[in-house]
Amino acid sequence: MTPKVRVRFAPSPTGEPHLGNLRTAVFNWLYARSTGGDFIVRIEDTDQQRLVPGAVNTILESLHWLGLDWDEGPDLPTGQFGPYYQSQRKTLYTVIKDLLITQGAAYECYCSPERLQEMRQTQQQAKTRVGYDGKCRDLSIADQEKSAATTSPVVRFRMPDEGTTTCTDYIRGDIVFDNSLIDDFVIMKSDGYPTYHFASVIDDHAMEISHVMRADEWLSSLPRHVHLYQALGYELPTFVHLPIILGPDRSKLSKRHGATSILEYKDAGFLPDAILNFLALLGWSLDDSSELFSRDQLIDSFTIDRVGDSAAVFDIDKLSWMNGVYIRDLSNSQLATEIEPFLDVSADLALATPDQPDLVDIVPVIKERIKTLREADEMISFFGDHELVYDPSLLIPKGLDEKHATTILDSVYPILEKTTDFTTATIDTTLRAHAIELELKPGQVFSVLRVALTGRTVAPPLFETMEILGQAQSLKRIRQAKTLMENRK
RNA sequence: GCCCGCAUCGUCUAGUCUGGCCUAGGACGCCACCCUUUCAAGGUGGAGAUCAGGGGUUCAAAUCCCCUUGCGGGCACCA
Repeated sequence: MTPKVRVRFAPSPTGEPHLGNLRTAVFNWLYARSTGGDFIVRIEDTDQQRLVPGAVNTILESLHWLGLDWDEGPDLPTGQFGPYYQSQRKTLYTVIKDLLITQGAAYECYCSPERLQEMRQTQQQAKTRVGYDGKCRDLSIADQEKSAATTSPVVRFRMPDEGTTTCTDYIRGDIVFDNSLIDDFVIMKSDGYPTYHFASVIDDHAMEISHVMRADEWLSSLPRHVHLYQALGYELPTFVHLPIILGPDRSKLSKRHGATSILEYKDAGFLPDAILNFLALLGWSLDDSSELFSRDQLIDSFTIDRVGDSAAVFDIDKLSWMNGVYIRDLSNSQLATEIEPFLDVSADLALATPDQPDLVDIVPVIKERIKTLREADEMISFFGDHELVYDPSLLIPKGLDEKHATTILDSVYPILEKTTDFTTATIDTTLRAHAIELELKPGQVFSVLRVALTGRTVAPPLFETMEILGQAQSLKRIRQAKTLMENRK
């Protein structure tokens, strides 16, 4: 019987998780959900210096927003595998560290940071291997006691000096590392906290993680981990090193590339389902043509076998397109609900008076015109019951003059006033007929009215807009347009 | 500098493991046309990749092997 799939997302609370971090979470989550396994969130807070207050909440909030749920994690009842903060598991690490020291697999090192720095510098200049030189490897008990009186040591893992280590990665296959090139790395810092290498190996084993899926940048420390597993007598999990996500300049995604925190994308008006879909496609594909996947389809079709092996550049244009697809896929009421938090310029719309248009009625005319929720606000601001501010010269379309514009506004007014059935279809036929009477192209008449009704030359369809605005408001705006024309100059 | 990884249209990718169906497919973006009251959306078509370069192996290579180059990552008492 194959052991249950248990995967984990193990961020360190040092800031807001970015797209790359979340993509790792997505793959882990997808794998857990598609195999009926467990998805675990573990907080790697062993670096006391870099802790950022509130980061854990931001991480959890990001996961939650993306719709990734976890079976075990810092905010859930601990159970047999907890706690899920590494800072709360210090005793475990300490006990195991002592064990390794007793076995001779690890040793205390009293070298000062200054000495280490110097050592590295010298090595760099001499162009030799850079790494710990093993000074404290075989200190006598007497020497240790002497040093212990003045400094608290770190603990280093004793790496073999020769031979090779063959590591197996699910995606890349076997990779051979030369042991002599890997130094005795620190597993316990002088403040009593473990390093990543040590804590993650212990926890992955203790939490019965079956697949360690993490970013590519960990690949080079894999041999250290393998040796740790061996020294500890642990069975190796399956390692899956995921290709990383690059910025447009092909360097590792970072703040320099603008928005990186997933929550910034939320604020920019992206839908979580769109982001999830997009993130899944960064490094994974099903076949040569599928790219729109619902959450369930993603879960159904995800396999590690189809994860790619090269880094991917994050393309905001494609994300925007995909977000547009998801927006158009929403029902009117769903879209209205999604848009509402983004309305501020046209706050007067939200506080609509009874005869003001309802957001749900407006939504269909902007649905296929927005790529993000945030764009909606600007696009619908003219629906509010306020006087439109615009340059009256916009009322004069290309090829026509001021007289035409005035004629159009003057003649259309009584016609619309008389219209009893103020709906899109009726307005359409009425105005078309009127254009013929005026011996003008319908488009010319419409563009004058478009500006009068919306204050802009680019807007949602005219007749729908008029119907939503209502007869009274539409007439009022034509009157305002006439006034503006008169006061021109 | 050393080590590891990666390498198909500008970008995401299919195809690589199991050579021939690939005169390399799809998508985003771009261009044109159609639809059309503007803008979108939609439809149709197009430009865009000598499969990083060079050597092999083979009847046949994007696919297998070697080298080179480029890019990325690592070489912390950071994760």
